[in-house]
Amino acid sequence: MHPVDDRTGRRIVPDTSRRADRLPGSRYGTRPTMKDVAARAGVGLKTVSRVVNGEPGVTPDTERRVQEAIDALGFRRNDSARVLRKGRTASIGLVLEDLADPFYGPLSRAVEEVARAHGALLINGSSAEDPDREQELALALCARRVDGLVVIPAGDDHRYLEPEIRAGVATVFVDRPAGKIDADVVLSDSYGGARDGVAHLIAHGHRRIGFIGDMPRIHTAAERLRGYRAAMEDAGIVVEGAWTSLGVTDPERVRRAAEEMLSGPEPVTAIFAGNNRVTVTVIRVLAEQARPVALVGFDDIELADLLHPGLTVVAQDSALLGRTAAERLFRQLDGTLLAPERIELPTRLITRGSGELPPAD
Amino acid sequence: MHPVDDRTGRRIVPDTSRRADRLPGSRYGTRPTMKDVAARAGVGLKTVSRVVNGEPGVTPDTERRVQEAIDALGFRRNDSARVLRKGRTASIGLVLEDLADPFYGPLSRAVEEVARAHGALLINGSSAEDPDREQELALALCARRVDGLVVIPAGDDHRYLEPEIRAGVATVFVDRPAGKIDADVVLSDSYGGARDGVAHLIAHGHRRIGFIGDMPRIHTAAERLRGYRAAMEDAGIVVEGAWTSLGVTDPERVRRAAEEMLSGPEPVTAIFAGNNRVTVTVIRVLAEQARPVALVGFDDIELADLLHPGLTVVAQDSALLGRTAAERLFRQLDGTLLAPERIELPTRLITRGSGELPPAD
DNA sequence: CTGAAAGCGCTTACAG
DNA sequence: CTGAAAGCGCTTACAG
Repeated sequence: MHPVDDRTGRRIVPDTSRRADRLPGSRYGTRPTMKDVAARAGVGLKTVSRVVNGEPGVTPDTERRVQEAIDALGFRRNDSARVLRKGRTASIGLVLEDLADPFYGPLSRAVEEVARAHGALLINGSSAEDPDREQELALALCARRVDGLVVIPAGDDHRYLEPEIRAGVATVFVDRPAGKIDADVVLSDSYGGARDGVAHLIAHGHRRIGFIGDMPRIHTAAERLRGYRAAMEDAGIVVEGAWTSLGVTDPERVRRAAEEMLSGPEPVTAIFAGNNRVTVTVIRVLAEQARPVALVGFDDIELADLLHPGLTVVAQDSALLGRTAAERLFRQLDGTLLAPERIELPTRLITRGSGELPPAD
Repeated sequence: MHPVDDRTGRRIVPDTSRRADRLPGSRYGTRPTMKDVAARAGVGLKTVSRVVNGEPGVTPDTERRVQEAIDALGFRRNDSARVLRKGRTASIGLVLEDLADPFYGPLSRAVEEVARAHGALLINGSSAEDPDREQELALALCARRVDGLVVIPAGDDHRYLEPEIRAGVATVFVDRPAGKIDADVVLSDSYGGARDGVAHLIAHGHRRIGFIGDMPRIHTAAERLRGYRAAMEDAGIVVEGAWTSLGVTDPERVRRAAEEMLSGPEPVTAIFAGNNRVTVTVIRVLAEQARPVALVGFDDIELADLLHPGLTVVAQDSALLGRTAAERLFRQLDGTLLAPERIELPTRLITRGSGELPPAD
């Protein structure tokens, strides 16, 4: 048995071999370059370049000699240098809120697949919902000369990107619109989705319906609140102040908001949850309630069908959002796009039980 | 109201402004360089470099003139060129299986945070569990001259990375060990976790226990099966062939495997699910069964506590895996590490009900 | 305090 | 079919 670190519980298995054969010093200094390959093969630099890039005009014999030198030296073309000369980096950037959020995983993967189909790599970073960090990340990606940028905005002012866009960086915003600049944007229909979801609750007899959403400065949160208000107004219901709560989506805040709505002489009989994080906490709160409370959540959630009752949601397709945005980005890079557009993807109401509960009173 | 595309349901809102002010042609040709800034400010190239990089030895007046030129031209340093000269790219690569898998989201985010703390960007890509694609991706990242590579192996032969590692690319493997090369690896204790989970089922009276896992060539799947067998053997139970099933983790295959184990004259009374994807499908199958069947799953799952019964799991900390690996990577880059190590992180059994159900017979 | 020259590792445009 | 020269946009090493 190997020793276990008391503090971390890790088991450490030291390896007997050494790392001594790893070359020290500069990362590059130790790597063979085309020049080295050329010298060893006894040919010119350009001939090596031809072989490496599979260009025509090299005799089989020369090619063989070059290839042998490549293999012997363990040469791998430095794409960084290539990129500097060629102009395009064949990489795109994705700035999102948090890679650990299940909403962004499929989105990021979809962007990656489109990039891959176009031979590009994806660099991504999380803004953590911090506008300064979003800007810092986006500009760092521009400094690396990504060909394009997919941005899920944390901030509401993207004028800092204007010089980059003018310089040719393709840019598409997803999930939320760009602020104060004119750019392509791909959104889900937050307003319509929320309106449908709340109308569904109203159709099942509810009138005192609560809304818990993200911070009001976030576009989707504002739009979903607007959808909620529209549905209520359509039904002739006057929304009371105590029924709506917007703010950060950490469990403590959401729990407090939900518990407040559910207390007092006239508690809400249903809740509309503004996104997946809100929904998860509200489910926990409702599980503790004596009487059943109806719930519709924005965003679908894994295992939603296995809850009791099943969770009714307004689903958006995050992978489709990502794919649509990335395809649009590459069309910008192809030069086939002219005017910035706003593309809105429809949402889908999925009924599973929680949204069809009647009012408890 | 705007027109709606019949096929996709998208609402298209054409923008009235034009993209005509976007400069055409090469990505780089249009961007100002230090040379342009120097010309405009009437100084030498090196002075611009000093100002851009905040180096000392520039009079306030000169600095102001340079800064004005920078702002006027919208100059942003080309880090691609900088990197070529400096040697380090300040970027690391992460090759994982699927960014859309909830297990890898937190892992990737954790790697990103460590990279950020070291001033590095993260390029990541999904291998889709395809060894060829893993290799292609890893080598593409090396060609971009990432300083280091965190790899979640899809294949079992990583000798293709030997020249890169020799050339100085820091490399850490996570979740599964490297194949046929000697390298740092950070793992969860799959064997111990599975053994604990199965022992837990045995302690609750089960003897006919099924195991459904991923493809046997995947290290974690093999280790968890080994843990299952060890627990069974410890209890003196002879495992029947029909009780174990390894293969792809798509819902169809897992469903068939589960249903087979649960049919016949002597069905299993409990199932150990080899990972989160297996668990999700098994939960669905069990929900359809007439009699209760106990379940313990490897990997925790969101909302596991809200299922009926709550889901008992062997949890691993995917964020910690990522953080540990990334920290090790940067220690390699600091030059403070000598011998490759294998670090094993402990798992944790979380009991919530499903694993404590008694045998139905 | 300031800047001209050389070079990072490739590709481009050209000549032989 | 092959290769020498120039250049991508920076930094390094050096001189003034």
